[in-house]
Amino acid sequence: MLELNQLKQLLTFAKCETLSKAAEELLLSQPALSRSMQKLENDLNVILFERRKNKITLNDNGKLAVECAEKIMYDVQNMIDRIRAYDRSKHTISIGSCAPAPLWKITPLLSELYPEFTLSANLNDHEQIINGFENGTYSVIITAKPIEGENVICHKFCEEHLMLSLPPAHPLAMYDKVDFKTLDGETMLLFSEIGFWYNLCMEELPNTRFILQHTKNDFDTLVQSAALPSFTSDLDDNNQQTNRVIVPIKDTKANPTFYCVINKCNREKYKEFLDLLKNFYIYTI
Amino acid sequence: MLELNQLKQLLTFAKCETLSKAAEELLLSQPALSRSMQKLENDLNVILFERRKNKITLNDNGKLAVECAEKIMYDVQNMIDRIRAYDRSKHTISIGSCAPAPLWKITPLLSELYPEFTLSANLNDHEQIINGFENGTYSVIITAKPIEGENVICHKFCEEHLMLSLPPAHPLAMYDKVDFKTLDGETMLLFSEIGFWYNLCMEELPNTRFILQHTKNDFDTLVQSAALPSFTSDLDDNNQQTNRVIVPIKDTKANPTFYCVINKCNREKYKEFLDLLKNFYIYTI
DNA sequence: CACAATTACGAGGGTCGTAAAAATG
DNA sequence: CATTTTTACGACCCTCGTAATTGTG
Repeated sequence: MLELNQLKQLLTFAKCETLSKAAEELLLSQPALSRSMQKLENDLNVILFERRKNKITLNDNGKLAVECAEKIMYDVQNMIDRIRAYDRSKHTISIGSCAPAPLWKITPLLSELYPEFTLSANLNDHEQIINGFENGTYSVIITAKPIEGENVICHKFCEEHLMLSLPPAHPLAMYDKVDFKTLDGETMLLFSEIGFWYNLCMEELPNTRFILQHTKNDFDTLVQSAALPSFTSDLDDNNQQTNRVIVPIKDTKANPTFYCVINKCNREKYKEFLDLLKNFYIYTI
Repeated sequence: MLELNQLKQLLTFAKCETLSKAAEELLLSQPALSRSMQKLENDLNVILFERRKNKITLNDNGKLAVECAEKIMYDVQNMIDRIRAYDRSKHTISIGSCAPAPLWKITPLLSELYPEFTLSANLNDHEQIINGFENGTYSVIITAKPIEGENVICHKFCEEHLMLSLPPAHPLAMYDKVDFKTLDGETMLLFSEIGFWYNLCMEELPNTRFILQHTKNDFDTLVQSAALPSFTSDLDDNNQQTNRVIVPIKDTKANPTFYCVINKCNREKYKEFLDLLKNFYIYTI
């Protein structure tokens, strides 16, 4: 009977062009591969190779077989991926969030309520998060705007208040509050993994030079040691650093309310979580 | 590694619903199948079955896997068929003809010229023959009309003259010639495997009752022993039967010229045959 | 003479079948 | 108690690797 192994070997041969090279790539002795390809021809009842004394090449049949085999191996891999993803989807809760702070709150909640599930969290901008929710990548999302729709359940989750973190000597440190317009033009330290905040910064502070930092630890260390402004928020546990002055930002956009969104068809699955959400927003204020 | 064998076994199990029945159908012991399905789960790294003490059923993953496996097995069979058909097409000359008589001439010619090829001949009506030529089913066709086209080579091949074969006592036996109109209304013996002649008979002789015969031998025997008119032609080797009067049919449609048509891209392949065709028509008159 | 493919042959791993165990209706 | 699945165990087949052969550039 024809087997996938043989098709894989055929494809490797097609790529490598000689049996010996293919055998090496397949971690197989060359005679073994030679025999296997003979068996393939036997199974198909079709000659696939043109054999000369010390050279073997694909004939027209073989070339067609390679074409077909490529498609099949691709489909098989697809099947495997699909099944695994489907299985995984039943053991994991995929959370998509447009900001990091709500994740710090929601992750412990869900892992306590559903200890048998694996949590998988992703940060991204608004559009990507909503896309992921609609195509099923995320079963729970956190957005900065309420989501309407027949099939969704949308709860207020929490608020976040963006603040400037400044070295005491900085001119802005004397203000009670600032707005983006006043702030624009500085050189700032910015942590890059912040979901929708990133695009917001780029839009609201077009003249600011951001020094990006991709790891949170490095970012926190730099904030401590560099005399540069950076952002923090009331939800950030690191916002009470020494030697920094904290100044709230006035703009509405800097003080978002986050919403937790779940598909109605998951209502039963997330029953306990939804019960908790009803009181959560009030509770955390 | 995942193998097709396992997918086939999975599909059989899905159909039979118990391992024992599936094992029986697969000509395999039931423990072997049980192990094989365990290995499949291992290869996929996904649980496919819900196991109770004396019952095993597909879970959701398993159902999805069955769906995918069906598609894959179908594609694989398709690949095999395609490759075999392609191989076969290079070792066979497929002839389509709208009438049997030209086949009796062309078949020996081709098999002598191309002894390394297998001949495969089909009779059908005009439309089907031309369809088959265009979609590549036939590489050589015989038609009753010349075929025009940039990509085709069309040669006159031979003529055929349809005749009535009558018992001597039949009223029409005294005629030198007859036409369809005169003939219509009789009861006739008709051999059914005659390509375009069949439709022609139905159109030209709407009031004739045909007694159809599907095997040539039986037909010839019946013609000998029954006092019924039938058709024969100058190309039919059996047309000189005893106790029958032969009367030509006048109508143009009863005296067709047959054409042999080949695709220009096969010009090289059929070089020898084409050379022969140039003189063939004149030669056979 | 290096390299490529095939053939021959013995070793080892994987799959098979039988037998036994466990559980169910 | 018949039926179903799983586990245990020994047998066997198939594929593997090594070695040898043949042929080419």
